[in-house]
Amino acid sequence: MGSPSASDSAAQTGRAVTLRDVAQLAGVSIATASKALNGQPQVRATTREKVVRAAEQLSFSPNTLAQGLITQRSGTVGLLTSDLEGRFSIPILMGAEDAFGSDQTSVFLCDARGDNVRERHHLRALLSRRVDGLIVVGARPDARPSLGELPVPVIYAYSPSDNPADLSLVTDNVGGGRMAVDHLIRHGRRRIAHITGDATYGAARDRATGALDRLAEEGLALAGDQIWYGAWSEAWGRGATRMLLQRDPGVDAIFAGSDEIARGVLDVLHQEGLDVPGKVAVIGFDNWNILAANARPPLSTIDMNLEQLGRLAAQRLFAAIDGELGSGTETIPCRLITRESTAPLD
Amino acid sequence: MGSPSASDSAAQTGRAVTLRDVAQLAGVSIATASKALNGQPQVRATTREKVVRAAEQLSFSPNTLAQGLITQRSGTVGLLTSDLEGRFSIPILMGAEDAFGSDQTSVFLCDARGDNVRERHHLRALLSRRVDGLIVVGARPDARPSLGELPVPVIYAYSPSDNPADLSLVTDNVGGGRMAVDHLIRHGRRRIAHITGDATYGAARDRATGALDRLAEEGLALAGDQIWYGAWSEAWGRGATRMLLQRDPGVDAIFAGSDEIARGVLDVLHQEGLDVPGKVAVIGFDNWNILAANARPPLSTIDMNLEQLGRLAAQRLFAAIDGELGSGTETIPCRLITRESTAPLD
DNA sequence: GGCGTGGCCGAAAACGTTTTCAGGAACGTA
DNA sequence: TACGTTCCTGAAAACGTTTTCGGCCACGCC
Repeated sequence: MGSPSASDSAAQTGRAVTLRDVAQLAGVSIATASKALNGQPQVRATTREKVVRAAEQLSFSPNTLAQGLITQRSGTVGLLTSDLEGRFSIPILMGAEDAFGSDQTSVFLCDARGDNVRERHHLRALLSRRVDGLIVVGARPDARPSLGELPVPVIYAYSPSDNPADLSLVTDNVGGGRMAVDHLIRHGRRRIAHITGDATYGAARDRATGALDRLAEEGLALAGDQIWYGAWSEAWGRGATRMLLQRDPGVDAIFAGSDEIARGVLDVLHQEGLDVPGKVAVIGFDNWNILAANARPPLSTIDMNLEQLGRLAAQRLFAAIDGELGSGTETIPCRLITRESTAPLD
Repeated sequence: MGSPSASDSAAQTGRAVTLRDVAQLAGVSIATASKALNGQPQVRATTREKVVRAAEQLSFSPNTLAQGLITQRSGTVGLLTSDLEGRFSIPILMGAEDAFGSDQTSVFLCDARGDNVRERHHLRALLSRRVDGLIVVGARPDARPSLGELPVPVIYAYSPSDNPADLSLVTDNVGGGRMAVDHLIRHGRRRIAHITGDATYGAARDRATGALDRLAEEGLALAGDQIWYGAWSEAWGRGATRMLLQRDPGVDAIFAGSDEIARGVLDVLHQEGLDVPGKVAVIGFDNWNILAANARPPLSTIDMNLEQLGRLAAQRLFAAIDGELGSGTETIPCRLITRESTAPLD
């Protein structure tokens, strides 16, 4: 073993230990040390052993900045989100973080707070940090402005880009709506109503479209004779349900456009003494656990598989980083979560 | 203006534009270009102008990796969280991101999923990226193992470190409990009960302590003769309320240990036909908007100021990066949010 | 013994910056 | 004219790696 003075000098000065220290301790050149640690073949086994041991002894970890400088690859990606507080960004972000985490990629988190200039600002910073790619996570499933031509690949998640030349990953809201109604029909419900949120949201319209499609296939009319568009809130769920019951007291199932709305629906049904699911079945959307699982009774709902969407975005980005980036919009299917609010009608 | 061939060569090859290109276009040396852009005084005004113009024309942005390599400062910090899904990490994370965002610091997000080896793994990665500092965000307000001696400053947020030599920032749960009960007392309530979550959580015990302290000051006994420890769920809120009403039907206020529990409490009070707040006042904890603001009636609650905690953590980290790192535990006060569930008793 | 051949190793260039330091130009003064 | 001063500029080193390429050595073969 070489002179320990090398290791000591690094440790004593508080200076970070560098490849030079490792090489010195192992008694080889810097070049050889590098090759040994990177598994290059042109280094003798015993030499490699020496170097590895030295590196461990000094608990050496290579300076990624220097590596990135020379390899032209930083091993980082940017996650540009519009609203962190939004409950949709988080699962996507988790999925992405998860997919990267296994690899040697680190994630820069940037929240633009829905502000356009802040977004440009963050974008600039990320580019000057030489990220290898970018995932842009929107706040709602409507198209957002493209970032335009960039030196690195970009994936749009949840909110698609308005430029079809970009690659976007979105949830299948139409399919989700269809899935919810299909589930109700299979459980023997025939008089199905739909209470949902703000009609300016593509999500609301798409889910309604899916629901109506499935009803039409079955030759069923919408209970209550209309789609109840309103707000994404419990209060609207309560209000709409009262109106609905007045117009069509015989309704036997309600598809709510979100779990939040569904909670309001449940509340009024209880007040009116209508048993759920005995008399009326209720299904929500989002699978927002805190609301759905704790409801009385626990709420069946549609899960958008957001975490999977995030993971997929990460994978697509990986593929794009070396290779060509695809384009167009990829749609991720929803998943039915059955709980107690939708038992079969007997 | 110099020959435009420099700019073209960079643009055409797809190579990122570098300081060398800027210097060439401006007709100066790299050194001068650097000084001009960094506002160093020893460069003539007209020269600086030339360089700045060239940089704009090429839309130059300096390679942060190279800068970091030489200045020994990467301009990045790591945010090591234990559970992203946890509703407590997010606001803290937002606050921190916010505080950094203004400056030229970028944030690495790492979620350890509560897994210890994943945490070590992420830590290693962050250090090899030469982050300038670290914020560790816990999942619950009980002490967690210290990361030990590291080459960069570390701030523990929400979960304090078990090593008092580290600097930790936590919420004032005792104060929060006191604040809740104080509010009820000021509104004329005398028979106050406390339903809360898992007693193994320091948060539950601390809030109870604060509540009892304030009651004692007023010479009041706890309604229901006990603290109702249980689970952090709506179901427990419902169950405990039923038992409480049986034991002490005259209760005129309930302090719930979380908004989730409070929702369960409200539910049963409605069932029993007890008016809120006319007959019984209810106050929650967490100010989890989706639950509190949408409750019927909207729920008064205690806000832990988590976003501010995050911002503060970022500021403390900044201070620590150049200068000495403090130690001990700093406590951030809570904030009362009054809504309709706690009107004065008349 | 001369000569390829293959296996290992190290010197040096490169990545894109910042910073130090030497020196040139212009100018005023003796 | 010689000289000190004040400004400004650029050459070069440095940061910590990776990678290319030339060279050394031992070995086997004719």
